[in-house]
Amino acid sequence: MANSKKMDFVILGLLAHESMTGYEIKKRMDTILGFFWNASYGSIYPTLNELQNKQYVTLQEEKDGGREKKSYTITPEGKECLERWLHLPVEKDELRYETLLKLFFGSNTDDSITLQHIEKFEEKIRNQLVVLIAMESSLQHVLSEEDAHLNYLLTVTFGIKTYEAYLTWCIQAKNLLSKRAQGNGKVIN
Amino acid sequence: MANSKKMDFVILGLLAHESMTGYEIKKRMDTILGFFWNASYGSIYPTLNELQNKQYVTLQEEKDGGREKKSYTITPEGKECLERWLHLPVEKDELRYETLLKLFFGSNTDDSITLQHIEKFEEKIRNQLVVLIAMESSLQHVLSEEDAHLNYLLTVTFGIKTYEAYLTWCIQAKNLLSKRAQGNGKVIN
DNA sequence: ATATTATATATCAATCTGATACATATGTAA
DNA sequence: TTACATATGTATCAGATTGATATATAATAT
Repeated sequence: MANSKKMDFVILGLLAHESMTGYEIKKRMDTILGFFWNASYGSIYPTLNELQNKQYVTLQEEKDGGREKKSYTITPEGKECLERWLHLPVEKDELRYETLLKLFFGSNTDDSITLQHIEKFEEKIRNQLVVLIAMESSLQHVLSEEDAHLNYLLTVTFGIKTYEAYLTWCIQAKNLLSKRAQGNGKVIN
Repeated sequence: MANSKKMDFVILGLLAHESMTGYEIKKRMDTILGFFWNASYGSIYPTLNELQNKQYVTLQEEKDGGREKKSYTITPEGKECLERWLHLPVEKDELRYETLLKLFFGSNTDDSITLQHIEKFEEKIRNQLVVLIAMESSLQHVLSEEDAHLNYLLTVTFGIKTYEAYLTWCIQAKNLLSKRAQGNGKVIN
């Protein structure tokens, strides 16, 4: 592990923008980072503790009524750590698509099954594309307000271009697979 | 964990085509599955032992000279297990792109750094695209020989379409970022 | 002859996921 | 108003995975 775990930097990156609780960090990751990076509570909360021990973040405990709330703020040392990581070369870009796995091994079952997987994939991508296009539009309106917005926009356009390519592929893949399914007299819907 | 770990099915899927050693399984995954699925020895060897205990695969030990060689063959029960999994819906398709992470948080450093990450990404994709196009061509020549070849071809065309979209995006992203970098008087190469 | 690469199996600390547990707050429908 | 569902919030853990490392032999190149 050349430059320690990525989770450290994702959290530092989010906190560099504004102070947040672990719960809010998770929400951010699910919404804006969601399509190219994921994390679970099981990695967020322990990492926040570690970052606090390293003094890369500080903790502000609030208690309004009964519910406790732990808000974390990045320190100057934390920002330095983030910047050092940004300078390091990218170690790994990884795809892990179960849909492609089921397509790859699809000759071990009916083509109608594989077709269903592709159709579900297509629908999921179509829905996510709507979300990304909405994000693109709202980011374009606030582009001049903050430097970071261009960075956010570029990740969103990456998603849009990619998802559009997926959808084009889906049509082609469905055609070729359903043609074979018909030829073999297998059931398709 | 609704339908147990994926590694089981990846190995069963590969063994459904032909008997192999753990080392060969790893090589296959690095070459043909590599762009949408990865695995390390640390998950392959233990999984092979588990599959053997479950009687989904059988072991043939060979010893030519000093080096031992453990070849695994799928059983009818193993094939049934694979087919059952192929029928189950896809649980998760996941992207994990560190390049996008560094782009997203790029406003915390010089744009020239982010530009370098995108340029390296572009180069990597360009090289992988050459490999995929070669695979596409050789699969098209043997398409009629085996049913599975269409399945393999479709995963390859997925990669090609996706990577082409990435490259288009790279040009656009570099333009927008370098324009800003110039505007701010920052160093770019 | 020597060094490097390829074949081959195996383990392990560090890490991460998915599930679960717990507790409070807020909205909403009966 | 009572009950139910959803949202906010922290935390842990078994099981799965990675990346590194160790070990050994075979083949190929220098």
